Amino acid sequence: MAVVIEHEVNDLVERVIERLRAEGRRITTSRRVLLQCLFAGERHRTVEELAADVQSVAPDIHLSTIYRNLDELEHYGIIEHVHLGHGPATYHLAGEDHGHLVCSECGRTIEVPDTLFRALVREALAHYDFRVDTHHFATIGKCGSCSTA
Amino acid sequence: MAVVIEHEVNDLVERVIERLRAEGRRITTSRRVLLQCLFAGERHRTVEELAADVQSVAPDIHLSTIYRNLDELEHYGIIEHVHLGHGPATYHLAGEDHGHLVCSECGRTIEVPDTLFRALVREALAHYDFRVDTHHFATIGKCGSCSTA
DNA sequence: GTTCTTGCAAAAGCTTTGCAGGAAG
DNA sequence: CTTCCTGCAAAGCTTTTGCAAGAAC
Repeated sequence: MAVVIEHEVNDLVERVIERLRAEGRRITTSRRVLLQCLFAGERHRTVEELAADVQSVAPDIHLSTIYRNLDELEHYGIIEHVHLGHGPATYHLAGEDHGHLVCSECGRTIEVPDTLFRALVREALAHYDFRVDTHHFATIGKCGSCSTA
Repeated sequence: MAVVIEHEVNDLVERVIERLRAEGRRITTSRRVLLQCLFAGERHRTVEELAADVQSVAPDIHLSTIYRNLDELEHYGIIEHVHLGHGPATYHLAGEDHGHLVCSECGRTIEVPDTLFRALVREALAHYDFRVDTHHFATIGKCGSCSTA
């Protein structure tokens, strides 16, 4: 994950830039850098972590700008955020079909395929007319090492 | 739910009081009132809502005291809290075997029996050695009225 | 030039904490 | 009388917002 060929990242960034331009948004340094960080780094990061990445490239980009840019990207469906119970939200690229198991003891996050939630999704729709969002919700519990302890 | 015979509430409160006493905790007005509110009112309430209930009986009980007492009750497994994504946490009595579907649009919470999560719980354990906590986690999505709109 | 973005500072919302006085046991 | 609890005030942490200066188009 951490190692992605650089021009590949740039391609992905350019694609989003085009999209934003088409929507009438302006292309600024802070947006470009944020996108590069999103495509290049770890999959799930808090705003604080993203800010560290962004500011290692462009130290003057303010935290509030990052929040605003993240909101914008989320508005256009490019990224999503998840609340993992406590602590800050984590952001990740949209369209990845996985959910999150989060250990309430140690905070470890396990990525799992959407198929794990298939029965839940089906039954929630059938019985409660409720469309479960497997991207936005985290499933809390205890991981193996924490539940034996 | 809102209507519970008064002496029944008192019985439940006394049972918890005994437990706390046995643990060496002191029985104070604020703890007694909080317990009465927890057993008598709506099932899921934010701290703010609980504080309103508590303070309608004893206006001098401070918010920080309520937070501390809630922590204590949670520590002894008497109550639990859930994070419903945004906004404040909600507290409810422990041991109720239901989960929560929360609409990300309108905030409506649907209580559902644990059986809805049976397959998820089974598969998470089998494949990821992960014990899902169906009490503590809320399932985000869209309710019927919000997804047709 | 006009409009959108940004940096800064301040505040908002929820929750936690230090401390000294007061209550429970 | 000793230890635990409480009220108060303040701060902590994450996130949002108002505003004037600056950048994109």
